[in-house]
Amino acid sequence: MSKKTRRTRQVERTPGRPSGDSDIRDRLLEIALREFSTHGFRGVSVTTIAKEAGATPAMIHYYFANKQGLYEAVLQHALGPILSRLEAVRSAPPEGEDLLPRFVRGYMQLLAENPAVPSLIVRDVLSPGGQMRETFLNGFASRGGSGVRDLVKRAQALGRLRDDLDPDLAALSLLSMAVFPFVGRPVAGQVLDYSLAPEHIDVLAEHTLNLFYNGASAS
Amino acid sequence: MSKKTRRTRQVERTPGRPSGDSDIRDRLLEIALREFSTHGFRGVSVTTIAKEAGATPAMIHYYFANKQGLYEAVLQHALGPILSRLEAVRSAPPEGEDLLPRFVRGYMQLLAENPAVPSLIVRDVLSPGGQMRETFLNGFASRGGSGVRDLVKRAQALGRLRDDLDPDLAALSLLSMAVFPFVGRPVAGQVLDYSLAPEHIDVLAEHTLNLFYNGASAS
DNA sequence: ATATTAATTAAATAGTTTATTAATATTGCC
DNA sequence: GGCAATATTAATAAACTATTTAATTAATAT
Repeated sequence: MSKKTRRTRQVERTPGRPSGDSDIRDRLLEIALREFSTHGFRGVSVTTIAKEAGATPAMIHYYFANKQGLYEAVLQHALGPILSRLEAVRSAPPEGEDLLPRFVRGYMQLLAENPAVPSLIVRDVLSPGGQMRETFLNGFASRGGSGVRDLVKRAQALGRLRDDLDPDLAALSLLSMAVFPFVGRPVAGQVLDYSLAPEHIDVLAEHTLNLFYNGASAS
Repeated sequence: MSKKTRRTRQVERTPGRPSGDSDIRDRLLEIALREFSTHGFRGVSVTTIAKEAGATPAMIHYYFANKQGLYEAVLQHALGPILSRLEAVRSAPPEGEDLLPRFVRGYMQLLAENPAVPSLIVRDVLSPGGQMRETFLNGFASRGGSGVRDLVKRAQALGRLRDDLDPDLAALSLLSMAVFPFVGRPVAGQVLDYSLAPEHIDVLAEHTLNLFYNGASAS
């Protein structure tokens, strides 16, 4: 009933520099990632983010100049490591090997370890007017998406995959199975029982590869 | 450079009841579906919707009382027919038949014919605070999602599907392949070549079923 | 010690946007 | 001709929101 009901961190700090080291900057980044990923850029106010992080809006301008600056910092903070690790997965030893399994495992592992990122991507890439749409498409999707199609073609050339499959459609299906469990979790997780915890993600990855290669038919 | 640059319909109507029949109500519903599905409820203003539909904000209150009323009307208008048709698909003759193919074909056909619906769902179900989250989960996902799992179990009992597959995971994979091409189109469609036009959707549906049942392995 | 720099809050500002309502005008119908 | 239906224009007003300024305290360097 009192006024201070919705407060998450009720530190009641007074003005002035606090003693000891501060982790407000990091907390702001974490909270902002969470909020932006669920409500989108326009859907969250700096006031909300600050309050949630146990700080004041002025801190956001102190550390990031403005809201846009905060957003860009969040992107870099969240996507940077992922992109470089993804690149490492792709530039693997290419000796006549079907690279799809390696790709799927690495990809799903990455998504599992960074649960807010899929939502952030959905928010900002799937909706027109999303900030990082081009950035994303250039630096990520082109490597992830057409990358998968190239890997499919290659596996076909190696005689590992059926030749009658359309590479685009096969890549689409594989990508769907790898990505949708994450972005669709709020709805799918409600009616289907599966875990996306990083320590269990190999179960899903192996299932996916098994299904993709062998199919579900009996006999 | 002039003020009236972004106008879509430049009818320049004058006040007063226009001659002939009016389709403004329908146009408002269509535009609102499009806008809500791409920007979410909070992301669109009634002014925008009205302008886009060639009308004024006051008309929205005339027909729907307020913004929330418009939203609910949109939901009913867009989802109602889908839900009933989906129910019809599910209550099909159950004579010892594997119903999965029928389900997948009907499901993808429905999504293809109503392109705004997947986005609307993504917007309002995937993000916390989405209006129709519970409504949707109760009336739709429970039938669609766990429905698929039940169909998988049944197909296993009939000896059509491998017994070693986890029904939840198999259902998840199938659902992923059926849904993701639609919701992920803005990103996937950029790098992979596939059509979601209703008249081509059977290509994708047959591919999906083929892959699901037979797998992608050569030999 | 003292001055300067860093980190923080409180409070004000100012700007935009937004949903909604009131008043008014034109057409259709009995 | 008059009431009901369908529009527009314009006003309201309320809520928010991003950002800035000033004040306050702690840390650090001199």
